Amino acid sequence: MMVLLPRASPAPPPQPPVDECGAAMTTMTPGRELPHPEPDRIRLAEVLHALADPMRMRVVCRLAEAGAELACSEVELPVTKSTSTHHFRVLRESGVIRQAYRGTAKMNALRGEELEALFPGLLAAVLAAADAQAARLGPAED
Amino acid sequence: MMVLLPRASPAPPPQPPVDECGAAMTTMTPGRELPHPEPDRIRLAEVLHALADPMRMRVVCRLAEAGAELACSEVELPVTKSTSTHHFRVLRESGVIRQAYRGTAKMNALRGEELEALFPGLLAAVLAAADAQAARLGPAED
DNA sequence: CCGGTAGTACGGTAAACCTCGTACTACGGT
DNA sequence: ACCGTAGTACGAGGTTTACCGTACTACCGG
Repeated sequence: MMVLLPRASPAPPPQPPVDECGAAMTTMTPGRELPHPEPDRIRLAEVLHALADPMRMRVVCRLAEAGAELACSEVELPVTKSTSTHHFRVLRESGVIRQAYRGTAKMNALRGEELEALFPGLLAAVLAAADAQAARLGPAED
Repeated sequence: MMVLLPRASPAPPPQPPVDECGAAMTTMTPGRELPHPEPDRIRLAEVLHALADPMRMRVVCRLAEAGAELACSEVELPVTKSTSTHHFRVLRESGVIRQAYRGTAKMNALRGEELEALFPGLLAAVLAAADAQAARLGPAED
C-alpha cells in the first residue's frame, strides 16, 4: 500500500482535496470558482487599502490599460511568485479584481462595472491619478 | 530656590524650547508652521493609504462636510487623544490636510485645491464613495 | 497666578503587512 | 509518461500600524 508520494509521508492525511465549499480547499481550486466578495460586501476602506500598495497599483494599471483579462504571469512585478500571489489575492478579496482559472493560468480582470456602480468615478479617478503621477515623475520612478 | 517644578529637577536644562528650526522642537511648535509636504512630494500611494483607515476617513468626511477648518477636538473619534493625534499627523504628512496652530487649538483643513491639481477628481470621488457607502449601510455601520 | 482645555512625546503591545524561500499541485505539450 | 510552466500553501522574518496610558507643554480665561 505504498502510495505514489515521493517523500515518506508519515501517514496522517491521505484525504486529497476533500472540500465541501470553502471549507477545505487545501491547495488550488481546479477549474472552479474562487471566492469573490459580493458587491454589497465590498468596503471602500478595503478597496483603498488594496490600491495603496505600489505593486497592486501596478497590477491595476496594467489591467486597465490592457482592457482585458491578463494572466498573473502577464503582469510582471519585481517580487517573487509567492508575493505576487499574495497581492492578487488582496485585490480579489477586496473586490477590485475578478479571478478565474483558465487552463494552467489564472486570469485577472478589473471589476470595473461593479465598482462603478458602488463608487462612481472612483476607479477612473485613481487610474488617472496614477497616470498623472507617473507622467510627473519619470515613468520609472517610485 | 524652590522652583515651581512638582518634581525635584536636578538642575540641568533650564533651556525651554531653544529650537533653531526643526532641530529641537521637543514639544509643540508654538504658533508656528508645521511640516507639510510640498505638492510635488505628495504620493498617491500615501494619500490612498491615509484614506484607507476608517478613523482618518471619518476625519476627512467631517472636514469636507464642514467646508471649513476644524479643530482636532471638533472631530470626535472613538479613540484616545494620542491616537487621534497620530491619525491627524498621518493625514498631514501624506498631504491630505493642512494643519496650523491657532491659539490653543490646532486647525485642520483639507488640501482640496492642491489635491485637485495633482489628482483631479480623486478626493471628490472618494468622498462620494464614502457617502454612498454610508447611505448603503446604516449610517452607523462599519 | 492658577486651573482647565488642547494637543504632544514617549514607550509599549498586539496585530497586520510585505517579503521571501521551500515544497507542493494542476494543466498542457512533447 | 515526463517535464516545464503557472500558481498555491505554509512558515518565518522584519517592518509598519493602530492603539493605549502616562507624563508633559502651550494657550486662554477667571
